[in-house]
Amino acid sequence: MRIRNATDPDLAAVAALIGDPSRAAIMVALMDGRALPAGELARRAGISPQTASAHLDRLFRGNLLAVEVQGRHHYFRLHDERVARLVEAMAALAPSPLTRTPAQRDAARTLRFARTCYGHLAGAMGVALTGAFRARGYLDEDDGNFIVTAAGGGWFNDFGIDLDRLRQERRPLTRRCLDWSERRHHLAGALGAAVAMRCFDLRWIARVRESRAVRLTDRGRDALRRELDLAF
Amino acid sequence: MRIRNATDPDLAAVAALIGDPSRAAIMVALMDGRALPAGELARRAGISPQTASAHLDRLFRGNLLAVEVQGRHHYFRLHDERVARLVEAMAALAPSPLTRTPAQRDAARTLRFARTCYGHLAGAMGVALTGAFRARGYLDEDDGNFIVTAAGGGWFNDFGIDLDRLRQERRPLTRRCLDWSERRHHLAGALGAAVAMRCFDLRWIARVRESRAVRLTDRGRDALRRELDLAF
DNA sequence: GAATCATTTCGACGCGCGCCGAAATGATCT
DNA sequence: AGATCATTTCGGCGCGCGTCGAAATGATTC
Repeated sequence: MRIRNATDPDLAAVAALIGDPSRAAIMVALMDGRALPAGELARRAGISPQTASAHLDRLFRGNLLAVEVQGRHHYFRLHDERVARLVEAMAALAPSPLTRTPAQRDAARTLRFARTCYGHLAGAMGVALTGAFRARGYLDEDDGNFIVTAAGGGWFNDFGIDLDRLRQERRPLTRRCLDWSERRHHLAGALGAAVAMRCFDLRWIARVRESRAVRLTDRGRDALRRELDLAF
Repeated sequence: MRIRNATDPDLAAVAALIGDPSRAAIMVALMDGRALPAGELARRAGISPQTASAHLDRLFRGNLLAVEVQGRHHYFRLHDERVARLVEAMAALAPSPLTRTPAQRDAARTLRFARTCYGHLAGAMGVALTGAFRARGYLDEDDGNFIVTAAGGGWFNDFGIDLDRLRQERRPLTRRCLDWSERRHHLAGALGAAVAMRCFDLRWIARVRESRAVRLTDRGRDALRRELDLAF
């Protein structure tokens, strides 16, 4: 029989979860903090939706993934930052030719600070921006979603966003999005995407090539301090 | 077929290695940085020596373990600090009731600083002590082992160690021991154990209860600075 | 309400691998 | 040299699990 102290953590259970190639592919796909629907993860892992469903269920039960259900879609993301650290520690050891160059460390840091998540802004900057909207009463939170207040309507219109047009889009005006790197909800949906687009147009932010990372420009830094009292 | 970027590290291979209960037990047994012989690891994992041998070979080939052969014994240890970090990241996530309390973090730090490894001193302090002996010419290194110099003989005798008696023991007078927390060899063997024992007798160091960790006393701190120019 | 789509459940197949007994190798001790 | 011990190699057994097809469930769209 195996000798086990009560304090011995059950490493094998955690490791075995990631130890399957399909599940590992899923974890890698989620490494950047996005939440992806089950079907997309199946496609990325190269397995059928049924198989992916079983894997996702096991990863969820093992507390490696969190799930957010939106209608018929199930969005999965890394459960928390400890999981992200674990995946990174594995990547640091994995026999990949290109692991862990200094450039990649930089890339990870940049990605954590700000990135696009579908159309909207995520990372520290996305969370801070959303926080500022809430603090200034432009957004309210109700029933787990964001609501644009009257004051918010005025500000967003002044900012150059046509709210009425956004309301006619198929997707919801606002949506909450969550990622592990900040562990807080930030603004998504049509408005989230519109804010990001406007920030790009105003040259407050710029895309980092070959990446979903976003760089805050000098102009953007000044503007955010001036307009929203946000210091970066 | 599975979609894989060239940059996708092969997490599954690494994770699968730790994902087996027996191999996980081996990794846990080595978490404190010791090097243990294959048979001992088999016993701890609760498996036969043949089975352990196969597991150890796979862990070695996967660069998770390093091996040092001494006669008929094969001493295995964690390959490097990245592996240690990985094991710790897993332990932080494993569904063990007692993982990662602040007290345990302290314990790990203490263990890293100084501990007994069989009879001798390991950890940062063990390495520093050995370094001081080498720097002052008390020990020489030849053919991968330590040799007590003439000057060393004088100093160790003054220190209260009967070298002639030690030479009559069955185990070698000196032996090199290696651990991941410092990645450098330190003095083991009969002399290593005698030095540790003498330090205990002189109350330079004291055992931490319920642990192999060792605490440097105030008296020890003063003495090491005075006798060996070592500052901690 | 019917059609479509995302996801899950069920069932069955097949293979990989963890396991040990037996035996070989190589080192140490008497 | 012979005995003992640590470890490895080989061979074969058995089961756990990753896989997918078929079908169910539930949400969305027309």
